[in-house]
Amino acid sequence: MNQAVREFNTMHSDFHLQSLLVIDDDIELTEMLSTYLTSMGYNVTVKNDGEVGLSEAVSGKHYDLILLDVMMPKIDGFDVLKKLRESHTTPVLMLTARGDDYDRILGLEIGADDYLPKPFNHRELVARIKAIVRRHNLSASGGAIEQDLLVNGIFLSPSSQMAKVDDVELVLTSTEFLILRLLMLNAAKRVTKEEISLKVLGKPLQVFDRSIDMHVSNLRKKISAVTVGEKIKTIRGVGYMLIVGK
Amino acid sequence: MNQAVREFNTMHSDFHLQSLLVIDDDIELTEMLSTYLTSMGYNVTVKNDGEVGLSEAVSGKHYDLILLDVMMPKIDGFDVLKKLRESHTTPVLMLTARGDDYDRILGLEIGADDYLPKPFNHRELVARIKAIVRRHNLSASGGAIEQDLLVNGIFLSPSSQMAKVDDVELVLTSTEFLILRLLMLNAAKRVTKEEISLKVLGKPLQVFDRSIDMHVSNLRKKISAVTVGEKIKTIRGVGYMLIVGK
DNA sequence: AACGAAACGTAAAGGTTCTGTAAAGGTGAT
DNA sequence: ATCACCTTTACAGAACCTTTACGTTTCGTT
Repeated sequence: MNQAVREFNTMHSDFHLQSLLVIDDDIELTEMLSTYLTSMGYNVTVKNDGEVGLSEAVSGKHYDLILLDVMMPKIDGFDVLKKLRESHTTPVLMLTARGDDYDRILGLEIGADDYLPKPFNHRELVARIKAIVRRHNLSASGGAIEQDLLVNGIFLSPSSQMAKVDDVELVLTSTEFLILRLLMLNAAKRVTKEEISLKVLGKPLQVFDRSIDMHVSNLRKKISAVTVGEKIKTIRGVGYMLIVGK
Repeated sequence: MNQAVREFNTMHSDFHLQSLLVIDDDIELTEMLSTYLTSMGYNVTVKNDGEVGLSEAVSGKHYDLILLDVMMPKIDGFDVLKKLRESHTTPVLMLTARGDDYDRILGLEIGADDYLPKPFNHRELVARIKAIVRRHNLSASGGAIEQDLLVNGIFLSPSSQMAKVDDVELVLTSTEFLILRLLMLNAAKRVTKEEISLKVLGKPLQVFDRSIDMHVSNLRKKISAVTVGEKIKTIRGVGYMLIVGK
């Protein structure tokens, strides 16, 4: 679950899903991709034609990444990429059935960010998507520096990924750290589970999903091991809230 | 690349305007500085924010000198300087309202070239700018004198490419040395693998790339051969961090 | 007050991803 | 060709996230 890490690194607290544009004439493949990537928490748009895909890509709508097939009728992926690069810097991951190096170099030279030969493993696809988006966000934000937080005896330092309660250091996982950070940023305000899931885990909350509850449970356990008093309050049917001392 | 720029500058510094970058949140002061320094024949760029200033400084544009304010909101001058020194040797003149020695030493240790307490005389400012730029251009090797580092028993001397742990010399490869240096410059802060790859290896991190892990593994092996106790901490899904002793 | 459904707390199990590192492979300098 | 170094490969183990399962709490309804 690198999604969380990426969010943390880029310090973007975007509330929306990442949007992908898939341009490939293979309808069977794109349907499968659409289903799979949607289930992985992406907002997926599919165009089965190079020209249509290109105009969608430059339409003004924002895409975090474009998956672009090389072999398409009428206009091929390289041409789409060239046209796209005249006006946009959206990251592009090229998909192709031809696995030879020539294609690879050609693609990267004209501005593709990565390349994946078909057939590909779904996980590898997602891994590459994450890597590209992370890289892109990093260079865009230039590695912003985030402020330390101090609320109700809880000290949180994003730069060192460290938390202290009453001066005792807590050993937290990245996800626990991010949840605590989100609650602290919204101290004394209700934070919904939907929001936590989107911002921390990077995916929408599933129906019988209990993982947020578990992370909060673990977080509470670690906090209560070093201090007394309730820090995180449950708001039934809604989510959680960080209690601020009075 | 940096070498080339510097050399170019050294050889031709009389042929074009010298470029200064001023990073200070005091708008009144920067406007005045800009006007004055421009009238003195400098090409002046002003950024009123530490982060923006930093990204300008590392943007690839060449600056002969950076005037850097210490007291700024969000990110202070020392942090800007540290970040800058990870990849650039551009001379830096620190400006500060706090005139105490502590600041001075702190600043110079992490690589500032000079220091000027506010309020300062305009002529003195120009005199120091000239002195720094001259000194910098004179140093034939083109190298700014990099400061030695000492963190948690680890001593690192860039000028002699030598590292010692508890006074025992380590034999490090240049990559190991650079990784250790980057971690020491960011002591007690997370350093992502992305950042290590970019700044040390000069290329973006690939998806299944394990070479950073290997370098860190080798580094740890060499360190643990001469001392006890963990020096480099792993931050899962993120990167590494140099532990600073208590 | 009693009941049931829904939401919550959490231990334990399950599964995935990430890391540590030995060993092999590759590269460039001498 | 040799050497030093960097990178890739491979596998085992650790760390982590999610799911499952079951007991408890909350809350609206009767």
